[in-house]
Amino acid sequence: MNLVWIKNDLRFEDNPALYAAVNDKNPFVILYFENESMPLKTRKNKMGAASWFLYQQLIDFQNECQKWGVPFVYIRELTPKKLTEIITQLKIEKVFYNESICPTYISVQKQIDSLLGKQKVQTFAKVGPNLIEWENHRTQTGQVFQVFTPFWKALWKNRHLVSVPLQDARKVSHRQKITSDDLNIGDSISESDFYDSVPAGQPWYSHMAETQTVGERAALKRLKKFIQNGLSHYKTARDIPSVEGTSRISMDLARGSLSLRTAWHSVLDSVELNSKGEIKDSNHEQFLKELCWREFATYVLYHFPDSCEKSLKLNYEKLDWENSPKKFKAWTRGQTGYPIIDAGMRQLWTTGWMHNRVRMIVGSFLVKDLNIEWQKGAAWFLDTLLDADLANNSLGWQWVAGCGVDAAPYFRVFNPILQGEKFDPDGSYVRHWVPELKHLNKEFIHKPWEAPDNVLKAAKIELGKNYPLPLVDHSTAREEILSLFKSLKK
DNA sequence: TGAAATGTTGGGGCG
DNA sequence: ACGCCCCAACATTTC
Repeated sequence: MNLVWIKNDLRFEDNPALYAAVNDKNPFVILYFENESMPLKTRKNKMGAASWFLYQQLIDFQNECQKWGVPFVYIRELTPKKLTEIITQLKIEKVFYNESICPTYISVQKQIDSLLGKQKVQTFAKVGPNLIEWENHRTQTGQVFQVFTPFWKALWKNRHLVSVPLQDARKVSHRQKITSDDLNIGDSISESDFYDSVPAGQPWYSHMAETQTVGERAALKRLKKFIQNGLSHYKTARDIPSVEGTSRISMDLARGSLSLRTAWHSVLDSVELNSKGEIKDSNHEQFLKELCWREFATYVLYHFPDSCEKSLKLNYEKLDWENSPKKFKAWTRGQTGYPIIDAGMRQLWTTGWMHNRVRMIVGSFLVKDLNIEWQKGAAWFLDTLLDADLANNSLGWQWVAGCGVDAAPYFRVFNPILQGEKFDPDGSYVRHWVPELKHLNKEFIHKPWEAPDNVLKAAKIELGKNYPLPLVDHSTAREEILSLFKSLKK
């Protein structure tokens, strides 16, 4: 018998390990396990919302396996002893898995490889979820890319190397001689393995449970819907948080219910080139670039595994951040007094997702206005985002803090009022997520403290009572952070 | 995938 | 008619 180790790749389409298993003569079981080394379980990277998503994925995947007639084994806490038992009991000959480059997974993979090696079990690490192979993806001088644009250009030039997604493994005919009933191993998937159940009242995930679809079928549906309806005006619509202008597949890609290659090829299929060989439709190009940003993020984390903890510009680590717990709490709760920030943070808490434009604004605000180190914001995002992804998250936060590869320069400070007025001009995003400000007109919706008393009164707003006064003054905070950075240059 | 400060220009009011 | 000033509007520099 063979075994397929599934981890962050709970899908049937474009799953190289599963595909290899169905094409092997032996029957196989699919194993999913957790233990203290797995990313979702490490205390360092608490991923609460993502764990909720994962639980739903597992239930869905288990059902699909049952329909398919392939045994799916879930192990709550995999120990070396337990693994040995499984290997012996099922007479496992070969193990297939998709290779992950996430630092935490790498360590688990090494453990598994060495354990299985001792058992004389052959392991087959299949190509991971990336678009291209990275060791040889280098600049002309042989360096690791540290700037996005040349990375993108080189990838685009080599796009013929991006393999076509493998078909749904269930469509490959194979003879399975066992079913789950024949096995007497594994645990039942329990909610409490993934998140704390809430005894009474509204649980934190209630909005997600009502509105968020999860699983491979849902992922493919989201992608298809975006390609049909959203792609043709992606380039401009993607920047307006009140508009459903983005694909929303980030969580499917991050959690592995959709492969990046599937998303890539679904766009590439309709791409046309002009006479110069450029992509005709800039919407197509923009979306492919965004997918490429994900590739870039994983590539950077692969080459700089420390970058999820430490600033790549090492002198940032010497900065003396204020790190005020009070300010941090106000930020997480969406109580900073800056409407666009509060709207974003509340959208994040409620839905497990935040519009990308707003992620940049709240990130800049945390680091540069509240004077809090990026790692604190990164940890909060990992814990609250359904699409929490170590590579993307680290890249994004280092970018906004100005200490990563291809980062925004330190002096680039987003103005939360101007950003609000530019990207949420009528204030409808703010009004949706900050209902206290529902009746405020668009002139003051991004700066309620400047509204005259009669306007505030008419809008039923009492600043400091039912909506906070600004936690900090932006222009003062800007001056302060710039002088802090200046001290660094000396 | 910025914003603020500073510099330049040109039209119009006005003595 | 002319020079002067003011100040948008735009451009450039700086953080």
